[in-house]
Amino acid sequence: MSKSFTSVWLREPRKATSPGRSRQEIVRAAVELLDEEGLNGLSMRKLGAKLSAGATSLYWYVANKDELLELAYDEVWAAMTVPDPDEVGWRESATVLAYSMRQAMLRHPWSADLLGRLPALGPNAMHVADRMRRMFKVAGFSGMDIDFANATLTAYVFGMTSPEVAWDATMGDKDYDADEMRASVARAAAQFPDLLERINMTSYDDPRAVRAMAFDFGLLSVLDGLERRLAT
Amino acid sequence: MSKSFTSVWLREPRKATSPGRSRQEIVRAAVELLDEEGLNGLSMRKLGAKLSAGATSLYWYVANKDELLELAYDEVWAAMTVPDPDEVGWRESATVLAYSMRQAMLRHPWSADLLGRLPALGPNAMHVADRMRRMFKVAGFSGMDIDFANATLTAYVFGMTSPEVAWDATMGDKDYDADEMRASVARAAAQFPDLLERINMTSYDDPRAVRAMAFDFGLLSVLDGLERRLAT
DNA sequence: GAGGGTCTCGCACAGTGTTCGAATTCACTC
DNA sequence: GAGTGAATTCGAACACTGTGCGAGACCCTC
Repeated sequence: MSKSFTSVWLREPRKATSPGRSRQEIVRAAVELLDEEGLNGLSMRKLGAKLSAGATSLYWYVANKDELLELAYDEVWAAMTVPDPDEVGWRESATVLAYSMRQAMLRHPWSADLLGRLPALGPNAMHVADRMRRMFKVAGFSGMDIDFANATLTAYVFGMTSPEVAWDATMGDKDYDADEMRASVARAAAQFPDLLERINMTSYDDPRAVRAMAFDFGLLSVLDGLERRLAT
Repeated sequence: MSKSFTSVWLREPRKATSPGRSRQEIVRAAVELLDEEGLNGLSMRKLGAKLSAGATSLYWYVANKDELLELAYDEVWAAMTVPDPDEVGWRESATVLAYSMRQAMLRHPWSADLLGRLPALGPNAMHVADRMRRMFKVAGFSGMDIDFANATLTAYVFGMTSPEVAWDATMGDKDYDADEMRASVARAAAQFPDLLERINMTSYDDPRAVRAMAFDFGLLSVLDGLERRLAT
């Protein structure tokens, strides 16, 4: 006996007859709540309160919380743009995508935890995937390499931005003492002279700038590496 | 007023005087439970039961659940190996690291959700970071580029493996019908002919092999890209 | 009015992490 | 051995969580 794979997107949507509360509205409110209070800040009761409704009323529009997250998750993909590679070239197209993806994650920190945890089957995600495929086709990839290049670029952006988001989440609200921070980490790395050297070098005062530089460095590397694969 | 950054590793460990239950033992049991039942399967009460102890007894050894996760998390890093780049060359060293990192994540699926969410300040993580630094130094990087290269490689492996782990988690236990699966996804991608083409091409019967190929492709790209940075 | 869908929501259940304080056990000195 | 203070255990309780169930309310069509 085989269980079937389920996702909101694979089910028929409920008829949108309702004039009052709608699924759309619930999802929008959920995204707002997630942006304000993070992944753990979203509870059905809180969301209900925000919509002046009982918590369990939401279950009429949404099967369960996971499904709601799937819906909210797809909204994040809407903010990503893949310029037409025929006009600007595939490298430029990929670069813009990478930055907009990073931007979207930073703007919706909760999505970092969902990326790679939920299947991205929503219409917005599909749209991005479709355009990315075309992009790498234009670049010259064919067959499975199109998807491999696709996965590589996505993995890089996701893997680079995810810790960044986590850092902001744990450190962003409280302001910390840069020197004390450095000293703490240094103590933890006491046995590793190489590491210590870096810790005392890195500027803890403007981590944002450092991370931006790191992102550029890596993106350049990944794109160069992909280009190299084309040559073979 | 500035709040200080806290992590288990920055505090003095409790004196290990106890002959009976120890922190070590608790962490080991936690890892076991996590491996068996996943991140949501770990609760203080279950863990207590596994150790024939009351749930709240654990709070003597561990400040809270997050701290316990930090401790368990560091165990995963212990499984990663970075061969001496002076002996095998930096590319070989990096390749072995990448594979062992992927292996560790696949073996402890719950760690994928923690990577990039928790600061990696444990001794095992520090050890890996230290060796990676030396590796990229040997490769020829200097200054901040060492850390940038470091972050790039880690981001790639993490970003590539994380969705893989998620897939196994949601699909691994239930066996699904490959054709039905394909049909479902195809329906969701109905409006995107490019995507559809891929979906019907991809082998859904052996996703493991496909993913391994994708990983190799991307790793090669990243390493080539990093090598390219050295030339400039 | 009667029926029947669409929609709302209070209650209840089984869980969760964690605090508190009382009870117990252990190690050591007199 | 008795006594004392520290180390360690843990039951009860609190404030949460997601969600199933069933009773009721609304509204449209005969």
